Formats: sequence, structure tokens, C-alpha cells
Amino acid sequence: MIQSQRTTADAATAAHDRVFRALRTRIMHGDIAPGEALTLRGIGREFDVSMTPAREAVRRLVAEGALFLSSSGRVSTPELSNERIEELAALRALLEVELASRALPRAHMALIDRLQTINTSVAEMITKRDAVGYIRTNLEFHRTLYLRAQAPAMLAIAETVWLQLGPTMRALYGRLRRTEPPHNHRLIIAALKAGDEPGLRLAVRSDVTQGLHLLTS
Amino acid sequence: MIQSQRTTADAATAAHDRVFRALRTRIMHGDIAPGEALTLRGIGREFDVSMTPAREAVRRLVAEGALFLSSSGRVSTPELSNERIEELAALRALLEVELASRALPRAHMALIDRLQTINTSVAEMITKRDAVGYIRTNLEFHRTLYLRAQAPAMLAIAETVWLQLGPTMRALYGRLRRTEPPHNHRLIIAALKAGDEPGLRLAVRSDVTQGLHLLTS
DNA sequence: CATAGTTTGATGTGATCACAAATGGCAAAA
DNA sequence: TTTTGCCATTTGTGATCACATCAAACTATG
Repeated sequence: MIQSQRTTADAATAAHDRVFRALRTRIMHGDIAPGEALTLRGIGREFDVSMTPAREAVRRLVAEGALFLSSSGRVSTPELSNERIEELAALRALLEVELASRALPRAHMALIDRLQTINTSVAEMITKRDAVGYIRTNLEFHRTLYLRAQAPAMLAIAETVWLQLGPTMRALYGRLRRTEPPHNHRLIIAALKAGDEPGLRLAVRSDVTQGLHLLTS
Repeated sequence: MIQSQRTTADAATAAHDRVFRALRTRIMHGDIAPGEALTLRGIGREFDVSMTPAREAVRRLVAEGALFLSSSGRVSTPELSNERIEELAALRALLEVELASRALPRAHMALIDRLQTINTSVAEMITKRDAVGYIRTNLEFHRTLYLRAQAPAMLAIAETVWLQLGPTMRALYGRLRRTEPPHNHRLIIAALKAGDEPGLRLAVRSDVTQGLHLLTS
């Protein structure tokens, strides 16, 4: 087979973008362990593309902080120091409290219903001890809320923070053995219903930083 | 000439990284106007590399939001809407107030002296009406302060925001005809000297958002 | 003169190749 | 047994090419 590339105007996305999106979702959801190595040829083989699109996807992910590039050019998921984890958690708190606060005046009943539905899934993942599923549904909960903030740049930055924390969160929650339903999520929903901004800010901050406390202990 | 690539262990940085850094600095400092188009072959010709490193550099910059990628793959600097500018300014305020606050307890006299020196350059650029020089020295002022916060992830995100605002700031300050010295910078320095955290937060916020007000008016 | 169709040049994309460096395993020596 | 040196394989990098697409200039037609 020679030169059977997809055309750019194809219904399907360009190859490098397809690879990029797939890897990004995988990393954000914690499918890949911290420190796990990736090779360009390996990525190319998996997605049935040459090294070129694989390299471009990797470059984008490195730029987002989702992948770590060693001095010799080898790529792997990052192994975060405790200081870095604390800093990223602080960033989440800073950004997500602001996003939630901006979403509050726009949060109508339909949104709250949807959040409650997602929250059911989150609880289900916890009881099933499905770490990846928990991370995925938990992020979906947060993203659904923040989309209402109408702040795309801020949301994009929050997502890159999630991305950097992805592999570490997986390793963290994978070790965790708890079955409590998501208490803070219910506080968030309650504050949304009540239009209670200080309560909402506090609930979001607690939800975001609770994972950190589990680590330092 | 065939296969005369630099080796990765060379003293010189890899080609794609060299191109990336050069373009990034250019964009952040406002050397490139909003909406200006770039071509891979053009970049390659300018830096004397092939399309491959040029493409990788562009991919990284697109991932950082420094460049806009049209649906047909053409790249250009972004033309920001007013909403986007306001959002990015809000992000700057959020992040930089936090960074300054974290730097405050670590700010010793040597740092303050250096900030004052940089501030002299800033004032000089203003009187010379050198827009690019003003942006460069102004960012140097902020970066010098925030480096003391010991929060690399947060500083990195603040820099990507600067990057996105680069071309627009240039267009903005280029139109601007003012010769006032940087008042807010002096407030920042005074607050640092006094160890006055609320004053510092306010001064940083004012400094960051004042540019916005010049736009909306 | 204006507008629609056409064509030519420019541009991005992905595949493939040659090369240098790094990595890991293996063997030989202490 | 441990350590050191060497070699083969793997891996990233950059150049080059063929191709599809796009944009702009140009031409023909009304």
C-alpha cells in the first residue's frame, strides 16, 4: 500500500488528530500508568499510521504536559512529585471554583438533573471499584457543570490540568479502597439548587482537593 | 546537501525545538500581528530546516493556543474576539494574583532591586513608544516576580495565556499613545516592600486588567 | 463591465528512508 | 558473583517525495 492517506476534507478526522484525541482521552482517564513509556513506532502500529502522525500527536501532548519528553527524546507519561501534585491540585481549585461560580447564575433545572444523573454513574463506578470509570464519570460531572460558565479558554486550561493528573489519579484511586458515595458532589448540587455561591465555591474546592489529602496521608 | 541533521546530543538544541522557541518568543512578544499567516515551507526556509521540524513546532504552538489552525490546515496567529480577550484577562488576574501572593513571603531585597531595574527599562520602552520592547520588559517584570512563587506549573500556564494574548497586545499597545510610567508596577513593588498582601493582590489585578479597559473603551 | 468557470501555483499531509544515538543484553575479565 | 566493555537492536530525528486540496489569478462568456 502506498500513499493511501485520508484526504483532509474527509468526513473522518486527519490521522494525527485521531491519534492525538485517542491518546489524550486515554491519558486523561488514567488508562496509562505513570512513567509508562511510549514509542512512535508503537503508536503508529497501533493506530495503523506511519511515524509522522504519531510524532505530531505526541508533540501536542507534550506541549500540554500530558507526556514527558526525556532528554534523549523518549516519551512517557509523567511521574509527578508530591510538590507538583499539590500545585496541580491548587490550580484545579483556583480554576474550577471560578468556573463553578460563573456557571452558577446560568444553572437551570435541566442542568442540575443532568448532573444528578451523571452522579448516579459516579456512585456506581465507586461501588464497582472501577477506577478508570470513576475518573471518567467524575470528569464528566465537572465538565458538564463548567460548560455552563461560557468560558472556553478557562475550561481548556482546566482540562490540561486534568490531563497532567490523569495517570497519577489512576494510580491513586486504583490503590484506594473506599465505597462512600460522592458526598461533595451532592453538596455541589445542593448549592446550585439554592443559588448559594459561597457554599458552591467551598464544595468545589473540597471536592477537588480531597484527592490530594488521601495522597499525603 | 543530504542528511546533514544535527545530532540530538549536540550542544545546539534540536531543530524543531529551536524553531519552536524562536516562534514562541516572537508570538509572545507581539512580533507577529493578529491574523498573520504562516506557511510550513516559509518557516522551514527562514530557519533553514525542512518542513518536518517546522510542522512539529507549529503543532506545539497550536496546542498552546499560540497559533490558530484553520479547517484546511492553514496556520495563522489568532484574531481574538472581545469575549476571548476578556476571558484571558480574567485568567491572567486569577493566576497572577495567586502567583504574586505566593511570591510575597519569599521576596527579599535582591528581588525587589531587580524588579526596580526592570521597571526602569519598562518606563524607557514606554517613552520610546517601543511596543514590542514594552511587552517584552513588562513580561520580564512579571516573570521575575512569579519565579519566586516556586510554582512552575502555574507559571507555565500563565505564560501560555501571555502567548495567546501576544499578537493582540501588540496591536493594542501599538495603537496606544501614552507616556505615563508604569504606575501599577510601582504599587506592586511598594506592596512587596511593605509585605502587604491585600495591596499586592489588588495592584497585580489592576496592572493585569488595565490593558483590557483600554480596549473596551 | 461583471460574473462564473477554469487552471495553475502554493500548501498541508502522510509515508518512507538514512542516520545517529541510546538502550539493553551478552560475554569476558576481575 | 560482580563489574566492565562491546555489540545488536530499538528509537527518535530530519529530509524528501507523491498526492489531494485550496486559493488566487485568469479567461471566457453573458
